[in-house]
Amino acid sequence: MTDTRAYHHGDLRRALLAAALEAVGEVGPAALSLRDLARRAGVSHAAPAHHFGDKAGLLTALAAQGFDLLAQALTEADDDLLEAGVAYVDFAVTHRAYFEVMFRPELYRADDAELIAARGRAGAALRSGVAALSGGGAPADTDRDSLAAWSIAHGFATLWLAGALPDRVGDNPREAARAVLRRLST
Amino acid sequence: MTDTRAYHHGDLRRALLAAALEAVGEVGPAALSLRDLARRAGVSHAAPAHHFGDKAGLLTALAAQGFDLLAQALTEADDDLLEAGVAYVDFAVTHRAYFEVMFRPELYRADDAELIAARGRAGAALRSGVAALSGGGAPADTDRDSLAAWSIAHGFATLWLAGALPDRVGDNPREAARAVLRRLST
DNA sequence: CGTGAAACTTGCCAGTGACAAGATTGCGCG
DNA sequence: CGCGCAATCTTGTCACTGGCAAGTTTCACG
Repeated sequence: MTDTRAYHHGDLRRALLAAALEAVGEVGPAALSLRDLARRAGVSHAAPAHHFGDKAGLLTALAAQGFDLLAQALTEADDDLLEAGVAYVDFAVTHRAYFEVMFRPELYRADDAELIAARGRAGAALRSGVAALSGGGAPADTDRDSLAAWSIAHGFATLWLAGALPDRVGDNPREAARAVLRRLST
Repeated sequence: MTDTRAYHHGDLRRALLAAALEAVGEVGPAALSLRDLARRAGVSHAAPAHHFGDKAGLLTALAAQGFDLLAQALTEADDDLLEAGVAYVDFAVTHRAYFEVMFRPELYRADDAELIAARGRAGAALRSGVAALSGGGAPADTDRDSLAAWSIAHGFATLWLAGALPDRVGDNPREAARAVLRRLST
């Protein structure tokens, strides 16, 4: 598994990000320990600092990766707004660790160039789905509609992840999300 | 301000919660330091443990307080679903520290009895607003509608707090929320 | 081959949460 | 009135964390 050569790990940056993803899934993004990541990767406790500077740097890289994955997921369901919303919720549940980092900007460098670019790609994918549906409406309407669509999908995803939803919604996030999101497009 | 008598502070529990609220507003719920709270209250570093057990215990108390405040805010706008949604967003922005703790169950004891009761009161206030509006519809519709209303309000609030919304939404959360929430009740 | 930079290590410091044991205080009960 | 006991708070300690500094190993490139 860990093909660790002594010194010059070779792919430490990627290994640390993978370990971080795993650790975030286990203990949440706030309780992440750089020293734990170093142990998982089989390197010394100060090695992560060399690649990411500090904890915020590492989480910045993770968030940027996450936004790119989200953009990709949204693009694939681009033609259908409802399906894009379902894809959004599905992403949050399936890639929970990414999602939890992405929307906790106090944990990373929100002004990082790469992150901003990735976030922009995800936002564009979202907006293009709304624009396709609302057709030739005024831009202001598209703005408001995409905000509403984003809000309801994001809200449902967040509540789902927080375990705040009542039991009766079931255990299938895609299905439950579809029922709720449909309320918007009537 | 801090009317500290030596030993037997008299109101340490309340003082610590107030300090915690302030600290969470400054550094977020995850970076909260019990020792810092103790310093703010003018007591020793181990005093908080006596009242709350550990950090999770303190955040549990804070979350329970928050859910009660939210229930109160929602009840006051009970007759109008749109206004209840606006009140929800307004609560999140105005009582940001509470809100941020309430929906991070990994930081506190989600099985605490007092917390569950408070959360139940908030949920009931939310559902009663939806039921009042949807009139005599089937219960399943009310369920789905309240989920949708909760999702869109919660999503907008969360995105607002995360600073994820584009600049063009302006700086007035109530107004911006109203425009978005209206999309649901057409 | 050899030199300078990149990658990684070791060692350290201040800060944190949790626990244990002791000091102080006030309250109920005789 | 006073005495014992429990609640409250303190002091001391331990393992752990993030970040910094300085040293060591390896690689890339001339």
